[in-house]
Amino acid sequence: MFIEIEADSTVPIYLQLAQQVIEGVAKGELKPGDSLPSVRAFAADLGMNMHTVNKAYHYLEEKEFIQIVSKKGVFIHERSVREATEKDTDRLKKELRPMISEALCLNLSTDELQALLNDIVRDIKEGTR
Amino acid sequence: MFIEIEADSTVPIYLQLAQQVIEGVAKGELKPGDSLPSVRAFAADLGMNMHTVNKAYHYLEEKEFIQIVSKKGVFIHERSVREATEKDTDRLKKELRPMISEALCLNLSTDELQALLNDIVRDIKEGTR
DNA sequence: CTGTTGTTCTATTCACAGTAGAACAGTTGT
DNA sequence: ACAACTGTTCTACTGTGAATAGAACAACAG
Repeated sequence: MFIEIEADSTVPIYLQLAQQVIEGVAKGELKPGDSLPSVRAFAADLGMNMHTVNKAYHYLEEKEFIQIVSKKGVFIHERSVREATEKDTDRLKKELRPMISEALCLNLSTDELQALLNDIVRDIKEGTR
Repeated sequence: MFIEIEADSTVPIYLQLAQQVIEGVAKGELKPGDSLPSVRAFAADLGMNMHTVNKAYHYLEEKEFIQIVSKKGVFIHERSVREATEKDTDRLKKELRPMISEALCLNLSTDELQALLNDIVRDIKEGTR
């Protein structure tokens, strides 16, 4: 699990961490049942505070990507990869909408948008950064 | 120009406002040269502070969607709809990546992703909310 | 018993969001 | 010339979230 944090990003570092764990799940690098480092170990490894890692973990738990077992450890959720509900897709649509609007202003055709999308999927699965 | 602000959203209201102006450009409702309300009039109309509208305007100006002419007014930028540069697409890719990761965890195929994308484009152009 | 686990508590610093009111310097219409 | 309006700038305040810090607790594993 390779994590890269951009300190100067507008995205909070706890969110960056969570997003990269999700990406690890998406590319199959992290499988259900796998354990994640303890909040203290991960924090020391990444050079950040214990509470920041804890915040990322609870964010991931709320999204059902991991399972936090008190006093034992943190594990990838059994249903980390699951079927999308209508609520899931609605939320995705809402979050994607502003970016798609911008893309349309940039004169991107639906074909070009789909190509862009395929590029991203490839980047994620191949681990390109 | 119909604007809807969600007060309880995690998205700052100045950003919500800016995003909906961009959407207006995307759907062709706002065309280059069109004028936008004054910061005071818009603020009164939306029930928010003048400075908040001003913040949204400057955000849009930085992104080259509008042009602020001091002491005169605010207008849709001549190049509000323009060709995407590589920098533009790279930024888009970076912003889309976390959401695509989540989509992959939800077992969405690339076909389903493209369908989702087409849905959003349709919603924007038809004005569905 | 020792070390590690996640949890909880208080505390502080910093930045951003949002509101508020006032004043300024140009522009526009009458 | 005057009044109304434009975006700009300034100070000021409140509230919230991000991030760090240190300490203590209870449960588990060796």
